[in-house]
Amino acid sequence: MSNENQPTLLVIDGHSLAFRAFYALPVDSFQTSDGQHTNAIHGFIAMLINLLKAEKPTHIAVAFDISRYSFRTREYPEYKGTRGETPPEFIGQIPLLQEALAAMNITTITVEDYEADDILATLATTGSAAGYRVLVVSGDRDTIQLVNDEVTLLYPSRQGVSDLTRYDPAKVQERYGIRPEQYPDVAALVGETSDNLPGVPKVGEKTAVKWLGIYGSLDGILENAEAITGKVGESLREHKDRAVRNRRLNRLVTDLALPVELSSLARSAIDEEAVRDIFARLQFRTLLDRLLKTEGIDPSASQAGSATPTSAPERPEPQRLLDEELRAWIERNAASGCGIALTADVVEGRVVDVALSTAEQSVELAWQLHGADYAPFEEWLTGDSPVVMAGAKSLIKAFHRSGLEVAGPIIDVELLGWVLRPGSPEKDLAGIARRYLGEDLPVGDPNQLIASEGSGLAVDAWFLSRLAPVMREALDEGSLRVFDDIEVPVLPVLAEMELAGVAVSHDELHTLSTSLGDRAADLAAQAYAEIGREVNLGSPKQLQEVLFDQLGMPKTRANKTGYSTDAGALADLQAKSPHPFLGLLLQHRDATKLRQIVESLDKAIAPDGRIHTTYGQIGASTGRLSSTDPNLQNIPIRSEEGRRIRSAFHAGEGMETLLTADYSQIEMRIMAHLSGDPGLIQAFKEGEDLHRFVGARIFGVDPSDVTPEMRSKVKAMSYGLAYGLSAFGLSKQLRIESSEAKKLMSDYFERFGAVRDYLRHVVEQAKTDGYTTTIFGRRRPFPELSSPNRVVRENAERAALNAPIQGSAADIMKIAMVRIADEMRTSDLRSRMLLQVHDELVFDVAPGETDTLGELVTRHMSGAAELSVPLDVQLGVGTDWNTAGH
DNA sequence: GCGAATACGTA
DNA sequence: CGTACGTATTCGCT
Repeated sequence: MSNENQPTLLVIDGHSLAFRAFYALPVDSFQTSDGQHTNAIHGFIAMLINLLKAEKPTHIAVAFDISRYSFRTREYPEYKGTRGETPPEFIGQIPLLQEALAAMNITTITVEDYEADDILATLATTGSAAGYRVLVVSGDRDTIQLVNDEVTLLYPSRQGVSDLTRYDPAKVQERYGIRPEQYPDVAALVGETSDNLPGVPKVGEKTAVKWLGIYGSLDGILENAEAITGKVGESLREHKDRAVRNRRLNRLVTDLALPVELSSLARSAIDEEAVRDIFARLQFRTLLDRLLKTEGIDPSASQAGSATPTSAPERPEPQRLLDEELRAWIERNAASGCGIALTADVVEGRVVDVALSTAEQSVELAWQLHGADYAPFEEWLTGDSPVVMAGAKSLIKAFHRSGLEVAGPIIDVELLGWVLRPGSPEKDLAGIARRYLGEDLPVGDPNQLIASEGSGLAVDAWFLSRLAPVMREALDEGSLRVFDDIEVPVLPVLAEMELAGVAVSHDELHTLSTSLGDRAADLAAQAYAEIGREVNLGSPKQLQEVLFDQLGMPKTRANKTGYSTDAGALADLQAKSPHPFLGLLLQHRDATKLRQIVESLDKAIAPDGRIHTTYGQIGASTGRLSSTDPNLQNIPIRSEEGRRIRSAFHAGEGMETLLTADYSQIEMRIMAHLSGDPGLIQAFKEGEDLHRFVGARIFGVDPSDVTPEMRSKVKAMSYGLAYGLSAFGLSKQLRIESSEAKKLMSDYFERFGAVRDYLRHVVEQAKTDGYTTTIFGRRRPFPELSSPNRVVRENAERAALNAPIQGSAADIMKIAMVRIADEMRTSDLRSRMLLQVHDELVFDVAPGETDTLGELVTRHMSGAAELSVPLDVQLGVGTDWNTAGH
């Protein structure tokens, strides 16, 4: 009998349980956004958490097979020979599971030449001998032989892995009618199809158990084989060698030399940071919460205050300094390390409280604008000393509203974190501190009104000042250049653009919204009439009922919830099975989508009559900006109605006009430069229509004989190339035969072979390095390139192929923006840079500045990089964005 | 109230 | 089986 104090050893067959989980959970429901399947991992971890809660083991180990070969396959090559190929969706889940287990500080054990079951057997034997209560979790029936008074087997049921049946000796007796140690004898006689071990023909479980009841053991049965009558007895005598062989193979090894001591299997606290990391990669939210709860960690706290390692330096007590003391402190520290770190509370757009810190000392300021006591702070802030911040852009804007321009070099640790690891989910100070200092940011109790000891502005500032040097040190040469010469300088430019905003006419939007709303209602009514009932046209689910059940249309591309009803699928349907409803639905979608955009823009107009977007400098892993609240980088342009939305964006009060400037075909030009393809470079140098030029080469005709159809095919392919487009994708997009698409691509590469070589090279290099690099040295890591999961890996390959191209274009645009902003300032222009849409800039032009600004902008945009092809810039002028954008 | 899934706008 | 984003909607879940 076990007692309260008896330690419990939990040993799990990792491979067998993961495999059970794989078949118990639907593959399609458990995938990360980049296509990694996770159902086996999910099922396994869920089961593990249940066991941790229910059994409270003091010691744990998970055993894995190293390969499907072991001493048993050497002895009997057909052993497990009937097992089919491992499903591709399962491959790759085991290493990730092992990573997750490592993060949970759970020991995994493998032994060369042996199976996981042997490890289980050894642990069960030595464990029970050492006084442990042992729980064996396995989906392999051979482990039944391990059961005794101290060892219980938990065996997964048919339903799933979290439903485990407990086999103690009594349960084994009840289920099989034998003692556990007799099980291998039964199995040897009956055989095991899944292991490719045929048994004695005609002997089933019933017979085997009956014989054991009579003769006690397999040996006993074989000794008395002559005494067994009938056909079964004959069969036994003929095939007794099979039973002997099976018995030899199914005997588990109980005295393996294991690489670990039992005592080292003692349960220890999970590595919270590592667990959050791997669970984030696996996109396990609920499991993370469940695990943290079982571990006694509050999942809602993004960090655990108590986990701060003792090696962390002691937090300085913040000082309250004023006037000359403050001046002295600032002067003493301004040049130390990376500079003084600054944190501030912003309330309603204004800065209210401020803290400063170095790695040694913190200062709190009850700052009031232009208060004499704080003049030294304001002088420092607006001077040219470096300022360390986190999320600097919003602080710069807040200070600006108080009339203070933060001028010095800005070292933003969030920006640093992004340059170091673009795409990393940890973007805020807490995540960064965990990664780069290995410390948890102390967190205040949200229910407490007064900030608790050790949390707040001063502590954050102290973390910042320690992070900045560590993170800068971590930058390679290229990334350092990108940070210092591109990202830091562009930051204040973005702040200015956000503050400036763009003027938008509420009246125009309102009119547009009304007419789009009317049209949507009209189209909806017509659509309802076509199908004789009212459905929610915005519900893909209800549309599926209408299209495929009611109207009996052919099935489209499958998705998770049924069949696709997106624009492409509906267009296919219209071709195959024309119906007025389809056209009406598409038009309705169009109208409601546009109206929704118009509505959200209208709501975003500030009291100053302008829309102030927020640019995400650390949003995109390629180096591009993003735009939110609202997104001004996806304002429609392709349709006539869409252009009417652009018309509502107009020159501001006191301004003369809007000016747009965009790079033409910048990504293609970068591809020409990076690949060094002579044909493509010549195309750009000659300066004529690119797609016409390329089309002439591919189709072997004169440029003047390139038809519009040829041109559009070439255009689609040229653009697609930089995204890793396949012949299949090209044929789908152009709705041409895949043989034609193939021909098109091979003709292209025939003429522009260096492009293909370059694209291949980029991926190869990325596989070697683990990251891609832009012209200016910006890096993007690609760990997925070595994934065994084909879908994951190929997705990464396309992204890697695109990253240097998209990223270099982003670098070039940012450099141009910095230089333009600089010269606009030094030339005292009153015009303003307002918007950036990846390859386009939009300006408010002050009266009389059109020509000057146009020249300045063109010069800096085309001069932002020295490529082997010219950077062509197109200007447009007009009172609204539609007319200004050619 | 939250998230996943779907759909769609831009470069 | 084409990269990079952000947003709105519906629907099923807690």
